[in-house]
Amino acid sequence: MEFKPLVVLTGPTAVGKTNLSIRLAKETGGEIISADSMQVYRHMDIGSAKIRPEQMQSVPHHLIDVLEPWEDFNVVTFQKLCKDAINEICESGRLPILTGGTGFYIQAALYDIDFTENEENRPYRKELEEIAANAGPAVLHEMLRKADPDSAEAIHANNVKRVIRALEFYRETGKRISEHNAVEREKQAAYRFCYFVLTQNRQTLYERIDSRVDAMISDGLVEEVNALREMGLHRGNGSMQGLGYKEILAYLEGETSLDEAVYRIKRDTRHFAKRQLTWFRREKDVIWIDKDRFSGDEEQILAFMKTKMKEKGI
RNA sequence: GGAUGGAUUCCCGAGUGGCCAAAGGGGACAGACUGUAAAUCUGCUGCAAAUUGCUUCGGUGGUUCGAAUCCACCUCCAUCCA
Repeated sequence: MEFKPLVVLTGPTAVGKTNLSIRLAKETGGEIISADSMQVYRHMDIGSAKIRPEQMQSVPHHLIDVLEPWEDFNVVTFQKLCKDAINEICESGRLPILTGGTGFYIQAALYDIDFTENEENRPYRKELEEIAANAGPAVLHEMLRKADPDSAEAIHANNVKRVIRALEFYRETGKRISEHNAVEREKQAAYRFCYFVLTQNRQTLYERIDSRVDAMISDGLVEEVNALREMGLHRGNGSMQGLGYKEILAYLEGETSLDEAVYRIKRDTRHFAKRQLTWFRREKDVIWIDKDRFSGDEEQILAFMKTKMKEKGI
C-alpha cells in the first residue's frame, strides 16, 4: 500500500507556526489542516490566536471554525475530521500540511491510533467523578488497581481524569487500557511524513508569549469573551477551558481583577508551551527547527524544510 | 532629629534558642500523557567527593555547649512624631 504524504508543522504556542505554514503551503501547493483544540470553534478568534481570513492568502484551511463553542470536541472527532481532510486534499493532488500545537491530536492522526469506538457512558463517568469527590481519589485509584493493576501503577492517584478514563475503558470494553495502549504504542506512522517542530530559545519564546497576550487584550479579548458569555457559554463548556478564556471569564464573573487574569494567562501559557516541548521531545522521528540556528530567516528555514521533504519523497 | 516596625533561600512569606538548608505559596527547571489535551497530573529547586560534609536567614561583634531566633552597634526600608 502506498502511503499518503503528510507534512506536520508544529511547535510551542507563539513560535510562529502560522506564518511559516502559509509560506510552506504556497510554495508546495499545500492545504492546511489545523491541529488545534480551540481554533475549531467559531467566535473564538482572538484568544485562540486564530489565523485571520486575509492572512490565509487564499491557502485553503481545514478544521478551523467548524464547531459552535458549546459543542464538544475531542481527539476522536478530530481524528475523523482530519483523516477526511487529508484524503480530500490528497485526492485533489495537493499536499496536506498539519499545523497546530496540540501534540496529542497530531499523534492520533499520524499514527492512526485506535481509540476503540465505544458509547459515551455519561452516567458511569458521573458516578466515578462523585466517588472521587466524596470518597477521595485514593478510593477510585484502588478500584483501578483491582481492574487494571498496570494502569494503576502508571497513573498517579491524583490524576482523577485519567483514572476515570481507564476505569471507563475497562467497563465499556472489558479490556484493560494498559494493554490496549501498549499495542497502539508500537504502531508505525500511517503516512509518508515529515514531522517538523519549530522552536527557539526559551526566553525569547516567553517574551513573545507575554507580548502576544498583551496584544490579545488590546485587540479586544475581554469583549470577545463577554460576547461568548452572553451567548450562554460558561466554565463548564470544553471551549471555555481554553487559555485566555477561562481567566477572562473569571474576571467577568468578578472573581479576579483584570491584571490578575492577564498575569495568569501569561503564566499558564508559558507552562503550556513547556508542556508542548516536553511532548515533542518524546515523539520519535521529529525534525527540530531551531529558529535561532537560522537567525529566524524564513527563507532558509523553508529551504531546509523542502530539503528534508525531498529526502522523504514528499 | 525622635519613636516604632521591619530586613529570611530566585520572589512572596512562615519560623522567635537545639527537632532548620529553614513550613507554605509562586516562579524556574524536569517529566507523564492513547476519547475532556490550551485539559489533567507528577517530580525537583543552597553547594558538594552527597545516608555525610560545607556555606546561608541585611552587616559586624558578642552571649551560649548550641543563634535565623537573644544582646550591642551599624546600614537600608516603612509608618508616625518634630
